[in-house]
Amino acid sequence: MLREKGLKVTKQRLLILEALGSCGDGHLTAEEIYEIVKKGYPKIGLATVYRTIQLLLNLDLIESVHLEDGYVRYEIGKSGERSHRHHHLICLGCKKVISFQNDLLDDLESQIYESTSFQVVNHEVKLYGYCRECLENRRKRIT
Amino acid sequence: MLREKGLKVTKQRLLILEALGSCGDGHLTAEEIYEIVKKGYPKIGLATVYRTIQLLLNLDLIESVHLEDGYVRYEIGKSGERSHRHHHLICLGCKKVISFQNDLLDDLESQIYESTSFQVVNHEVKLYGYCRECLENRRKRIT
DNA sequence: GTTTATGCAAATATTTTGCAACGTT
DNA sequence: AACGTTGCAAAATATTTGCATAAAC
Repeated sequence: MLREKGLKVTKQRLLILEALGSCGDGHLTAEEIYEIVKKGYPKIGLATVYRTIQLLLNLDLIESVHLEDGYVRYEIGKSGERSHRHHHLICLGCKKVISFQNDLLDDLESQIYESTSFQVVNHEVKLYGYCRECLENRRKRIT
Repeated sequence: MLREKGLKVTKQRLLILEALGSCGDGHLTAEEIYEIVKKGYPKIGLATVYRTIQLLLNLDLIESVHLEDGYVRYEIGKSGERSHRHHHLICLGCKKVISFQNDLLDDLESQIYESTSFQVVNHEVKLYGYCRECLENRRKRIT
């Protein structure tokens, strides 16, 4: 699949994709990917990780997630329609990130196009709050 | 208002707030604020801008906006409920940012709380696409 | 064998911090 | 006068780039 574009299939690229894939819902930073890949391939360089990330982003194989903690994170793209409806719940307590699917914005996007001629092609929705565990901990602390 | 918290009202702080306020819908980076303030107060340091931004963020007087172009931007907070429903349309063509208000997410947030016990306290919605002008330009280019 | 990719180190870019001097209260 | 704040320079962080070497095709 990469070969089609005249790109080479290298151990490094496979390992980076694998790291992102095997991490489930993990939203990894470049540094984290680097650490994971280094376990199985110690001579990899951080620059390769950054370059591969750019490559995979261009190929739409991965997507970036910005949790506004100073790091840019990446996840395997669920490409197409799906990804467009893939959002994040971010816990302000434990920093856990929960992904969810919802198409609520589809209506909004039609509305916007009709009223302003702005055509939405992608979006990012981040909901900040507290997960059940952190809510409970906060209640305990306050009472 | 700042004085209440035992903080000092300095020229620098006022000028930074003024820069953000007078810029209308402008979403300024730290560097841009620095350049603007420097016009009226040349000896200001960039570090002061960064420190003041942190201060104003903590006081909820301003909010950060992440347009994913590598810069963090800031805008005067419309604080409270309003701000919670304040979203951004980002044009991928001309990079223009259009703010809009919408409460469509209120329902979604109740749904989420009911189904997962995750309590949302804030959110950020960014819609990427093309504004009318850029849509027209793209059409011309393609045909 | 040619071309592309890698690793290293150095360069950029953004933001933070230590500290003496300064401004506000 | 006391204390918070500033400006500068240096440090810390995150990411990018140049280039010779190495790997993939």
